[in-house]
Amino acid sequence: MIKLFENISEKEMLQLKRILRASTFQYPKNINILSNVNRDDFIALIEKGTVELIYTDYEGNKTVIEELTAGEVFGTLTSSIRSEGITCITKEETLITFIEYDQITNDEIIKNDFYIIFVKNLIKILTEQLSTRNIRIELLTKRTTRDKLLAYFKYMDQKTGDGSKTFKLPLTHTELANYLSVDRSAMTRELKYLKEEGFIEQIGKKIILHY
Amino acid sequence: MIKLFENISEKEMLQLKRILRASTFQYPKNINILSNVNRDDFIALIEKGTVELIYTDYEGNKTVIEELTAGEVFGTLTSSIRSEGITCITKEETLITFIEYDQITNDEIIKNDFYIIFVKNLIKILTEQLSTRNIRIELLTKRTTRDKLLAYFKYMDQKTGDGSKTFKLPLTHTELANYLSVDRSAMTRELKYLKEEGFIEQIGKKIILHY
DNA sequence: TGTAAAGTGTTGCAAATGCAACACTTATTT
DNA sequence: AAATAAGTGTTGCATTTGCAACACTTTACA
Repeated sequence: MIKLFENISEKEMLQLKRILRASTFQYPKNINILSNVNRDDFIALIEKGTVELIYTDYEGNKTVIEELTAGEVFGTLTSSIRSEGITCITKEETLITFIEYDQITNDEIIKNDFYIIFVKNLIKILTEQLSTRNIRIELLTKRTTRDKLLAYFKYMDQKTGDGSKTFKLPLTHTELANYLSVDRSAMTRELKYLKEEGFIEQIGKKIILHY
Repeated sequence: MIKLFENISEKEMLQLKRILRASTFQYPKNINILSNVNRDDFIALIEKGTVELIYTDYEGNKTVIEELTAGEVFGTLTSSIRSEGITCITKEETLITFIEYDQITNDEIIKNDFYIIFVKNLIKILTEQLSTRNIRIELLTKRTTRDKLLAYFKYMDQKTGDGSKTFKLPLTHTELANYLSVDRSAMTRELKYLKEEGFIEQIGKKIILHY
């Protein structure tokens, strides 16, 4: 199910795609899908497979910015795909549909009965992305690793929670350290302190908060 | 001129506002405008005046997250207005129009001739905000104050620049330190080192890059 | 215009952090 | 099943950073 076409039937989706002049491509594993990207702004829908946005700095160090899977959407206006050092790599065989931004308001589409649902979906996707960005900024502006971790845990608890103060870490430590932009080993050290001081308990991937 | 109604005449704007069930309020200076905010998601248009989004932490320290002026737009889905510790204060006499998100796709509005322009404007606003968030995240993930400053300067040069490697700082040092989430005095120190090592020159608010 | 408020530059010091290196465990791949 | 890659926990050490305090300048405003 593709977020952008939620509540739109298969048949209507195909029609909308045609009107939007969408084009679909299939990529093997480990392909840089935007190597020959043109100038126009676009949205990319991942129909099947996985794509990673990777940042490579001037020394060659690589960081995974985002992992995107089937149903998800990305594009020039929602991610900094055009920035220097950013590449977009398929992790497996992947099917992607591209829609040019200008087509989103073309003359034909606005007459379509499902346009209003399509627009609603698009706006929802954009505002959801804004929300995830705002949350990350809130975490990144914390000055210490401890504050970042505590704020992240609190957020995870609220998000997944039934008020149980218990949740499962959805990221590896390496990924979490990247997400919070701290050194992995320093983060592990801080986690140890938090456990020793009784702020949290950790059983495997499960975290229990005591604050 | 309100971004959300760009390319829409005064007359049509009033009509759209009526269909969208928009309501306008006038606030004196230093008022917390969202003290009695309801549950529904909304967009707020600043018609006149200035509003600041302020974060107050558990110790009472305040940080200005965003300053918004006439023509700009904010809302529950684009800013973390609902988060704990966030307040929204008028800096002067301010006129604000509220539109509920659900109204953006109401039955009447989608028949309006100017709806398509309105939607285009809304999508443009959302993607612009996403872009500013992405840039800030890119800066905040730099590990050192030096890297944050160099990346910020590079960005400012690209943005305002004619390739002259010269631009005017649009923020006070205090504001820039908050934006980059570093200690102000430590930032001043780092700026001094950057000047001493010849990476930058600074004449008043003007910055000249040598890298 | 005079006073209060906000911003700036500087510095010593303690604390937090990144870095590097290593051994070890867990996944993934062939 | 063996081999390779990715992730984890730990530690010493150098560096960076935040913090606090202060004097001084600039801006805002009553």
